[in-house]
Amino acid sequence: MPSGGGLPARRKTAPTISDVAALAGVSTATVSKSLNGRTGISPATRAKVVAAAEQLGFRSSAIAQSLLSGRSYTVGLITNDSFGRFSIPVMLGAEDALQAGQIAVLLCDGRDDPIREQHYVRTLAARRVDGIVVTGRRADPRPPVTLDFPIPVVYAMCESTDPRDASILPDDEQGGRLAVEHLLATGRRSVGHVTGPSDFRAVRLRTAGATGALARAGLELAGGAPLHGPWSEEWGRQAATILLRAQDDLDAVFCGSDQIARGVAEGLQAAGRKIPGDVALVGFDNWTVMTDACRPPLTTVDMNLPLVGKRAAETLLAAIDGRASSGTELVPCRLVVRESTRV
Amino acid sequence: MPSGGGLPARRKTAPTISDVAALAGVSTATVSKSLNGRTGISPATRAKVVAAAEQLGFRSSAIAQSLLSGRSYTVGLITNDSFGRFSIPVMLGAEDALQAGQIAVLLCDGRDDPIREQHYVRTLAARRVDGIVVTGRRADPRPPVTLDFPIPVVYAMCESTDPRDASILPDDEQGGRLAVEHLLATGRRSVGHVTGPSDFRAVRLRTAGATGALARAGLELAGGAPLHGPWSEEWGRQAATILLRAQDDLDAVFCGSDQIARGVAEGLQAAGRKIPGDVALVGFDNWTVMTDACRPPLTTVDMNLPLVGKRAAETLLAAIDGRASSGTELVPCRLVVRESTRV
DNA sequence: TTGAAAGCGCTAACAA
DNA sequence: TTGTTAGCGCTTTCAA
Repeated sequence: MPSGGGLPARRKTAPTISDVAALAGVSTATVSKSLNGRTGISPATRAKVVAAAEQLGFRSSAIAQSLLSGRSYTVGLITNDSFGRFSIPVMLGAEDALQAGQIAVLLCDGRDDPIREQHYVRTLAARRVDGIVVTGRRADPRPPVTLDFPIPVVYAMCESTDPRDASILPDDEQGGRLAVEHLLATGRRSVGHVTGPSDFRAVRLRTAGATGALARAGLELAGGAPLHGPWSEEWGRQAATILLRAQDDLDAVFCGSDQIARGVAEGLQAAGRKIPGDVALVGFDNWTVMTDACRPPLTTVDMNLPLVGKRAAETLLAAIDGRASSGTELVPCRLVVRESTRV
Repeated sequence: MPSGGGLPARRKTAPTISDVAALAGVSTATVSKSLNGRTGISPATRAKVVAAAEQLGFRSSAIAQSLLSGRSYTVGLITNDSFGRFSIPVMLGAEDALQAGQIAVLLCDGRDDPIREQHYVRTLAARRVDGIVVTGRRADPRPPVTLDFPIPVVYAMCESTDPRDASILPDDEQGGRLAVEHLLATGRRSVGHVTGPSDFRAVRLRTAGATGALARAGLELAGGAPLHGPWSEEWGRQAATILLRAQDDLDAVFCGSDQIARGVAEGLQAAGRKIPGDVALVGFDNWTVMTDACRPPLTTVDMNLPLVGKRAAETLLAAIDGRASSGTELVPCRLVVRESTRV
């Protein structure tokens, strides 16, 4: 009566290696070796074992293997972006890279709540995860998660204040540079900049990239300074008016987000400017819902978020493998050209 | 020399129950009982054990416990919506309900690829998950995932073709009814309907709910039939023109999505109609990016997606607990009133 | 009140 | 080439 016990929730158990051994008429060790491709097993025996395993639908228990190996082949993925637009592609990229490395991903929604996050960290520790990826919406650097004992942690789309931690971020400055260089390359000379609140580091970095590129061409921003406002279309509409008032020969605008860019497009068009004929427009994010709804479709900067996730996963795998790294790695952005800047 | 072995990736191991036992000067059994609140332990011993555990940062290995209990306290979450707008809130809701039940969630991105999904199912089986939640974007019913042996599966935001499976879906028909009843209650009589492609079941259900509510008021759709088109703002703009041409006294439009509704708003306004003064407008999805960018802000139907996820999780937990259910459960939608229908 | 021992499913020494 | 045995970390009888 093996499974007749009193535990109510005890599931009908999966076939074990002993079941296979019994059916094949061999020992459990032989089953293990056969199924794991170890040498020193006769082809006949191996075939017999494989057949028995197949017949029973046997699948080696990852739990038992974990207990033995001391590794769970699992990592925790703590997200703090309310599963927003930004961290999802990052998580996707990470999940893909990890599962390719035979690592499973435990999903934890931290909700920007340090208490909740800490709770998850404890849970993950109890489950003996091999490592942790922390994603976030990228404001300024965040305090590291605290662990009682050392599991590798990698930060993706956010940065730890501890410089010994590994963090992966998109290269916002390079993205800004990319946008402006594209505008300059297509003959624009009077480039305005409408973006989000200046307390976002990403905003400041994109601006720096843009002004740097302009400076190298001997230019500065149209209107002299970036226009900061909320991350909304409404702000884009307003900013277009402000910009045109300040700089009548405006022939390009680089925006800190696609949403803002769409508003700018509407504002410019309301003022009678043609896009891209009179004014070229570049956004940021490559949020296709916005870029495609924009008239005309919007040229934008793509942060390669899945790649950010992938690099985080690879960095974590390396750390698990004993090759830890530290410091912040920047993943380059890429320009996606659409109608709004076509010459 | 316990951990001096040759395995290179073997991590510095976490403290075990034996470490605690040694430090406290008791047996491992006593540690286990003390830490798990079993009776028959003297307060003094318990205190000693707790102190030792604290000092070592001991955390009982969930893996060892799983091996013993035969339960992993883990479920698989397979998503097939490319992590889109719809399945994310569902997943969030499910994750929240599961972690509240002390169940961890393994994330699997199925990408609408049956091969990939099957691969994940095998992985999850090897990890001995207690159950599986499958999410999807809700087109027509899908074939069930195939398992070699019985683990409970619940479908969320998608439906299995096997009626013995449990599926949780939003109540699209009730959502459509809700929208139209609201329009009628605020005095509208000539209600148009602009929606997505008719091969979406959700589209047909929403339409049915809408026409049903109209019929009970002795009315039918303005223009006689729903206008079907792509899920885009552009389609909404076009449809507004078509609708006005067909029905000059139009005083309301119910849209199959917020994106379409926003386009309809623009189209109506371009034709000189005021919203909500001349025409009231209701969308579907409560996608705040759209509802708030819409001028005026859009009244819409919210599918309560986190609740769909939560119900899926609860249904799965019940099934794991031996109380399996089957058939499709519909989660009611809820109306979110904003300016576009204010009287 | 405490401890010794068995065993969850598996793999790796080592023995036969 | 195959089998025996020990043990991964934990909980749970059962005996002391």
